[in-house]
Amino acid sequence: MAQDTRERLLDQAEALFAERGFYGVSIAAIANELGLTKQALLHHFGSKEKLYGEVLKRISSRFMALRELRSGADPIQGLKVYFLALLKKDHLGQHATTVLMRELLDNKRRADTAGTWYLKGFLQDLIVQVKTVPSWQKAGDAEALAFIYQILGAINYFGISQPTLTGIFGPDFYRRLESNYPDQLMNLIEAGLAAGPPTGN
Amino acid sequence: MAQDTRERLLDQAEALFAERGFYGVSIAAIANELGLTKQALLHHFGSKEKLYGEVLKRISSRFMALRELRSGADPIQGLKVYFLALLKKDHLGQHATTVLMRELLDNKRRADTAGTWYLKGFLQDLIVQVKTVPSWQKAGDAEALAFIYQILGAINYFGISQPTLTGIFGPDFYRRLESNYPDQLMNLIEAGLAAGPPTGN
DNA sequence: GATGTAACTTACCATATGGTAGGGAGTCAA
DNA sequence: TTGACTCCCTACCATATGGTAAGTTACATC
Repeated sequence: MAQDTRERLLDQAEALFAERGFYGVSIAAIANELGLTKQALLHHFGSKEKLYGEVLKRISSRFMALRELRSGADPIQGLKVYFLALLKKDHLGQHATTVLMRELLDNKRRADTAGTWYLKGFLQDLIVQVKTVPSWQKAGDAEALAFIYQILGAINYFGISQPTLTGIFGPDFYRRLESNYPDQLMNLIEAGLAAGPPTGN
Repeated sequence: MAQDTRERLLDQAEALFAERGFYGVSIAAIANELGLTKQALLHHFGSKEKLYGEVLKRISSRFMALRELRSGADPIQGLKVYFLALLKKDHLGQHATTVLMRELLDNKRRADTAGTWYLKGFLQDLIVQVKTVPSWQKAGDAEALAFIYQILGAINYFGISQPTLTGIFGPDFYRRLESNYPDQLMNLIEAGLAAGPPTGN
């Protein structure tokens, strides 16, 4: 199936871009992983940049789909479930957050050419959501985003550190850390949401 | 001066590695920036990997030097000053945290060859420091590190997002965000340190 | 059976890359 | 003056890279 190959190429590209970054992967490496030549890949995507764009678009839409996790629940509980899903990478795949983090690092240069802000809808949506929490209703967008960014940072920075932390402290210690990280993160979110924006103190 | 050239090469390498990542920069590009050929660079450092290692070593020692910021002050105040310095990149240079974040992303592969854990002393030191805070004295190392990682994440994730956030929300909004981020971060640190480890609740 | 099209392939190419070999200019000590 | 050493250069090389050109195969449609 053509669609199948395309999808498998995107999967493979996503994994390798996460692992090595845009410049660290050749399109030949991606295609070879599936027993294809790089020209098969170029046939489907035209160029490496376009392939990368498709990978980002797919990830972005998965992120947007995560919104449904919050529907119905009260704002605080909704946000907790949502952030927990980000931490656990539910419905996102193992590599999505890593690719996005690399994109944050790289897009300064690529911004002019790529131009699309894949995180835009995601962040705007979160701002709205935080401001539905009673204690945050008077907050400005900047205060809300600062809070969101603290949480996202706590989630994603930890998410990329597994190899390093395991290397430094050993696998046993890392397992302990990993098992108590969600709880401590939930505490952080709860405390931050309860406290409201800084000017409100 | 030889030492001078070496140092300037390291500066330039640090900036370019931060901007484009290890695979995104050629040694020729680094050397050309100073009007030298890549062979001059190879003369001083032997190989690209070794140059990269020296860059990391230099950054690591700058991080360790930051410890002196805390000396004398009480534990909580000391940690606040310390984390604030990380956020503002005092004494670290603009690119240090970015290079380290890229290293977190890349070292899974390079770990076998490079083998050195540049963050080790830094993190161990922070664990000790957090555990000198009264409410954290009974905490395990994993709980302390989880807390530290939340703060480091909040700092460093924000630190790499300036281009993206400016692109999405515009420069004015970003300036507002940047100006209130330190305060909100201090609130986060204070609250977390006051609350103590999760089991202590 | 002819035509078209999607999904690949092999051939090929210009360019960039990290690294080796060897030379030249300057400095410094004996 | 000679020898050794540092610093940096030109020349060169094998390899990898993204991309173009031109088939080939299979399959669907008329």
